[in-house]
Amino acid sequence: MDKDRVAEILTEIGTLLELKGENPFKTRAYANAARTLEALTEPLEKLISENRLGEIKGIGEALQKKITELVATGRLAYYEELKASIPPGLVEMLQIPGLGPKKAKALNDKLGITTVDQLETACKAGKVADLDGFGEKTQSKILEGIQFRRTYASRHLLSDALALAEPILEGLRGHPDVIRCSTAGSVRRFKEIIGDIDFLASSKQPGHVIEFFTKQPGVLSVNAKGETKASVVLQGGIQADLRVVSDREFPFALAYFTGSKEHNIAMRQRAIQRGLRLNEYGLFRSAEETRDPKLLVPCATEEDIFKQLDLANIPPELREDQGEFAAAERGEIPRLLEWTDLRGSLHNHSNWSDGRGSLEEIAAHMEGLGCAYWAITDHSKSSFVANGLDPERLRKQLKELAEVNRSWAAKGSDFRLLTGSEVDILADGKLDFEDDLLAELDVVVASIHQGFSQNEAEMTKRLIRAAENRFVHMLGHLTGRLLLEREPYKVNQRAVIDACAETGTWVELNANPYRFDLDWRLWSYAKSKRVKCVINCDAHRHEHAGFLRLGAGIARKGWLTKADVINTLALKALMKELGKKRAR
DNA sequence: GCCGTTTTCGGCCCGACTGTTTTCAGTCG
Repeated sequence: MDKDRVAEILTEIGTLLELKGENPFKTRAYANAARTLEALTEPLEKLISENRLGEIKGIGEALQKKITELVATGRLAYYEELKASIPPGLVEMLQIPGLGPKKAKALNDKLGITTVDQLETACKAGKVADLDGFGEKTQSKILEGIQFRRTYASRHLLSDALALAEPILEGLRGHPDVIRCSTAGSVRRFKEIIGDIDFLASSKQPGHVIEFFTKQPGVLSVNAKGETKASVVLQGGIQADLRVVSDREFPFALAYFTGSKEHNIAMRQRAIQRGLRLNEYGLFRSAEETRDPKLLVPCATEEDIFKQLDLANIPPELREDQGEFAAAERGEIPRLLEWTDLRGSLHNHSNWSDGRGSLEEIAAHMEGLGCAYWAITDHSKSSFVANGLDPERLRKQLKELAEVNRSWAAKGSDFRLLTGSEVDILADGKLDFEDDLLAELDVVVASIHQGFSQNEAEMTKRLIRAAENRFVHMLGHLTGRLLLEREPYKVNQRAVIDACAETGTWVELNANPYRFDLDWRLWSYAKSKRVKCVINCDAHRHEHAGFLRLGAGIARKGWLTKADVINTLALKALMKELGKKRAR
C-alpha cells in the first residue's frame, strides 16, 4: 500500500473519531500524520524497513504500529472496526454547511438518522427542530444545505474562480472608499481546486464597501451581510466572502485569511515561541489575549510580519506548511518563476487535428501576444477521434508550416512556429510514429490517450519506455487526470520522473485548468532530480494561450524558478536544448 | 495520539458567528 492511500485512511480515521466524539486533539493527530505522509519524498517502505518512521515529527508509537500494519498487510483491523461502527451516511452529512461532528452524532443518537435522505425527511417532518441544541433555524439551514449541494458542486476549478474573482477585485480596487484590497484564501494560494472565493479590503467606510460588493453583477444571492463581512453566492454556485478591515489591520488579516490553515498554525506557534501573539488583527507583544494598540508590533505589509518572526517573505503559493518555514528561516525561498518569463508553448494543436485555428491564424495570434515561438504538435494517427495525422499528412503540414515561417521572416519578424507532434504512447510503450519521422520534428511530446485501465506497473513501464526514446523531448500530461471529472491513471510518478532524469527527458506541466498535470506537489521531487519542466498550453484555440499564466502559477506552487522551466529560454537557446537528447 | 530548554502529564492556534441559550456549545475558516 502506498503512502497516499495510507494518508487517506488516516484522514478517514480522524473523521470517524470526530463522529465518535473523541478528543479533538487525537483526531487532529491523525490528520496531521496524514499530511506529513503526503509530503514525504521517500518511499514509506524504505522508512519502515530502516526503522525510521518514529523519527518523523507527529508520528509516535501508536501511529507507527498502525502505519506499519497498513503497509505490511494492506489492512488495519482498528480502521475496519471503526468504519463498521459508523454509518457512512454520517460522514457524508459533514459536507452540509452548519453540520459538524457533534450535531451529526446527535442526529444519529437521538433520531437514528444514518443517511442524508433520512435527514431531509426528518427536517421536513419538523423532528430536527425539537432536539436539544437544535431549533427552527438550524433545521431550515440543514434543508437549504442539502438542496444547495444537490444543485451545485462544492468544489470548483481555479480558472472558474479566477474568472469570477478578477472583475470583482477590479471593481473593489476602483471603489473610492477602498484603500487596499486583494483576493485571499485558496484562490490567492493558487490551489487547483477551490471551495469558495475570499476577498479582503481595507477601508474607513466598511459599510459602503460591503454594500457595493453585494450589488456586484453576477451575485445570485446574499447569504450574510454585516458590518464588516458579507457572503454571497456567485454564478455557478461559487460562494464568495468579503471582509473589510482597517488599513492598519490589513496585512495581518491578509496573512490570516490567505492561510493555509496549517501555515497559520505554524505562524502562531512561531509567534508564541517569541513571546508574541498573532491573530487576524495584529502581532502583539503579549502572551495574553489583547488588542491593545500599545502592544502592537507595527507591520505595514505581510513581509514585515514574516520579518518579525525571523522569516524571509513567503509567497502565497508556498503557504501550505510544506517546507516553506525551513526555507524561509535559512533565507532560501527561491525567486519563483513569473508568468512573463515564458516565451511560448511547446504543445499545441491546430485545425489539422482537433484544434481550431489554421497555422497562419495561430502564428498571427501568438506573435501578437508577444510570444517568441509556438510549437504545433497535432495528434498522431492513433488518436483518430482527434483527427490525428498520419505520416503523409504530417509531412504535408511541415511544408505548409515552413511556408508560414518564411512569410514571418520576410516581414522581418523573429517569431517562429516550431514543427512537432503529440505522439501517442501505445499500450506497449512504443510510439505511434517511427523514429525517422520524429527526427524531422522540432518538438516531440509523447502522451497517453488510450488504454487507461492498465495496472500501475504496466503504465509506469509504458511511460518509462517512451522516455527512453531519444527523439521524445517530453512526456505530456503524465497522469491523464481531469480535475473534478476523471481520476489520474495509476502510475508510479516518481519512477517515471527518475527515468526522465536518467534519459534527459523533460516533464510537461500541462496548463489546461482541468489538468495541471504534473501536479504541483511533485515538482520539488522532479527538481531534486534535475528534471526540467515545460509549461504547455495544450492549446486547441487562441484563448488557451492564457493558460500560460495559470501554468506559471502552478509552477510557482511547485517551487519552480525561471531556470527550472525550458520555455523561458529564447528561441536560439531553446533550439540548442531541443538538440541535446538526440545528440546523447 | 503526540510531545517535552520549566513537563512523562497536561497541554495541544485562535477568534467570529450562529443559534441556542440565559452563559455557551458547535461550527467555520
